[in-house]
Amino acid sequence: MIGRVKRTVTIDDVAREAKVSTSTVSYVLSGKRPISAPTRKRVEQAIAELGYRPHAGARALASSRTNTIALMVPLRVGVNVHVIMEFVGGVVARARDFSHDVLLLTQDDVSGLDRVTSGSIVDALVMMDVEADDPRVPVVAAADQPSVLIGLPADPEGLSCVDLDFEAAGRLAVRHLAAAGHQEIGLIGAPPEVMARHTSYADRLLRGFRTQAELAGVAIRVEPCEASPAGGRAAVDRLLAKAPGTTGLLVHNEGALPHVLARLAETGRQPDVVALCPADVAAAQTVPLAHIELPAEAIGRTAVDMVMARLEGEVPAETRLLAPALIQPRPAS
Amino acid sequence: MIGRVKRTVTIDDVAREAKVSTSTVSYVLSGKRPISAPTRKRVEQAIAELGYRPHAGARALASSRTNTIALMVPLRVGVNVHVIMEFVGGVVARARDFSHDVLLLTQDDVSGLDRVTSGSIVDALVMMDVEADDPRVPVVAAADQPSVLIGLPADPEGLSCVDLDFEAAGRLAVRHLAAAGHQEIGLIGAPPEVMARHTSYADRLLRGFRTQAELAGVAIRVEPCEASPAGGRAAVDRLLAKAPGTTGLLVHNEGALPHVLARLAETGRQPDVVALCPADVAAAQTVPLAHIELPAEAIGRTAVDMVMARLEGEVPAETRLLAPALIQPRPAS
DNA sequence: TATCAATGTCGAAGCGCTTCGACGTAGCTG
DNA sequence: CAGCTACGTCGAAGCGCTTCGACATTGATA
Repeated sequence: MIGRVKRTVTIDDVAREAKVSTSTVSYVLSGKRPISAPTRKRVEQAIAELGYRPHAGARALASSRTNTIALMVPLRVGVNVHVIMEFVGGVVARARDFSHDVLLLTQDDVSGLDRVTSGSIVDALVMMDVEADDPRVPVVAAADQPSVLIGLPADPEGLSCVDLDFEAAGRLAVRHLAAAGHQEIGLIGAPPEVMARHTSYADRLLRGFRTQAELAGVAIRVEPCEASPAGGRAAVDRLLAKAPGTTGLLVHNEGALPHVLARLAETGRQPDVVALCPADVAAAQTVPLAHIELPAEAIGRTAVDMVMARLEGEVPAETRLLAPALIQPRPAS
Repeated sequence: MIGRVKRTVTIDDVAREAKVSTSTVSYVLSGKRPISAPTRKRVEQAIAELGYRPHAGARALASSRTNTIALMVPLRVGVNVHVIMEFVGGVVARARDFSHDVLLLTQDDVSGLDRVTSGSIVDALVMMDVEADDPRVPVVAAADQPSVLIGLPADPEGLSCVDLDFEAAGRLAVRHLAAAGHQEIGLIGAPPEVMARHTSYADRLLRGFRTQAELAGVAIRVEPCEASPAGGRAAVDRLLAKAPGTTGLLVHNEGALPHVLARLAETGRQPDVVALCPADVAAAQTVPLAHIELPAEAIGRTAVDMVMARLEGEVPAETRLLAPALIQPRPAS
């Protein structure tokens, strides 16, 4: 690297080296036209020798495809970072499978949507943590590029959505607990601010929970819960004070879960607990725990699959709700 | 929007509308040449009316600036997601201040570095969670574009780094505890795998801790600790078993912190505890807690500042270690 | 043997933007 | 009033890539 000149090597350099035209190199790269084996080999060799990398901007300009998708992540209170990370991991990994990169947008970056939906910078958009009445939804609905929502807005008007079927999860939990003979069932749920925002998943879980409780004829009690040690303990105390007969419990609050369990242990009450959380969170608890899995990573991957499908062709918008599964703790330890 | 034609509006459209040349529009946008007030106003109006957005790819091609920085995030075991999110938040927010976007790379995406360092796709790189002997370090060192590491490699060979001064933090903790009269001090630290990786911060904290302990003539005991409820409790038990006289404790493990505190409370031991963690984590504990603040967001912001400075001009590489501060809990509550 | 389709390659025209040099047109100075 | 220097604006040349139509070849078919 004497001289430190290092002019970036372009497709023309490759073409010259391989003694073909630039278009041939391009076709070798994209595979959009047949290239004979010997030519292909020469080109590939030249690419390797020169260490050629296509220029992303030039490519985007010529093909109007950026090979990048935007991911809008909530970095704010009340959402569980652990779950978010799983989503993000799933999205990034799957995007790479499609040789796309991920541009990170934060929820509070209001101009971000504009920047991104005005084309040119990403091909598509995945938006996490959608609320029932989310102001961003009309914006992305009006955008040129495809987008997929993680979560369910009140009116998905032609948008694609993925999420766990929280309503089914609510029903499943009640069905499970009622079948175990419990007559009074509690729900320790999302933080109050999440409930207040009518974040879609909290509402849906609640709906399923209520519906099935009515069907099964069991009494229920719902407590919002701060995602903190103190919050978890307080929620338990409130719940037991108001509904002392509670013997079955659904906990949907990552952050508070260990403290809820700890507090329950302290009070000497041992209600039947079902947690709604990712598998590894359930596994990390001190006691074996029945849980309804929150397949965050799978949801992230699915979101990318859907967005890619729409990028390929005119796939109609669809909403996919993943069926919940209740996992019993391993009997032996 | 009848007809759904929607040809993207280009800089030429704006120029035509404003009755100026394209270059004038460009100069209005970039401010790189003086433009008279009336002309500027006409152009700005045209931009607003047409809803013009510059095409990122075209811009990147012409100016060889993408206005994007890459952020390599560890999505793997042993790192605390909460802290990571704070870093990320800081990076993204500050990048936006410089009107840059953030491209998300994951640690395990080995080809990511290649893709990114071969120019064209981002202007610069911020890499989190650097280990003492990190294989990625030589790669970014050889790259064309500036990069900033969060964490400290063994040999920073001309690279810019930012981090909390963990060594000073270790010393500070010991000094504080020794000053309070404690003769036996414990450290409940990072998970074993982090220790084993020789992740830079864990090593440095330990070094400071040891150094100062020797100086102060206090006995120490170090326990790695899984970031789980069970891990936290187990670490406490191990520590107290091996060094029952421990009366002062430094805890550097976000995930285990609440469980460490809980276990300590159960054992009836009330050692003087200092936590090393972000302020909000300390605040979220059930008891008031002295802590050395881990200013994750500030570090993230600083990383961006540094990378931007290097993007501007030929700023020499530098390492910034932020001085630790010990925060006493609010006396009254 | 003339014709045609298939196959592989090439040339050139952009994609939308930045930037450099050049070109007026003022307002100064001497 | 000639000769300057600023200042504001324009034209045109790319940046590196994709893609379309055209142009050989070749082998098979009539």
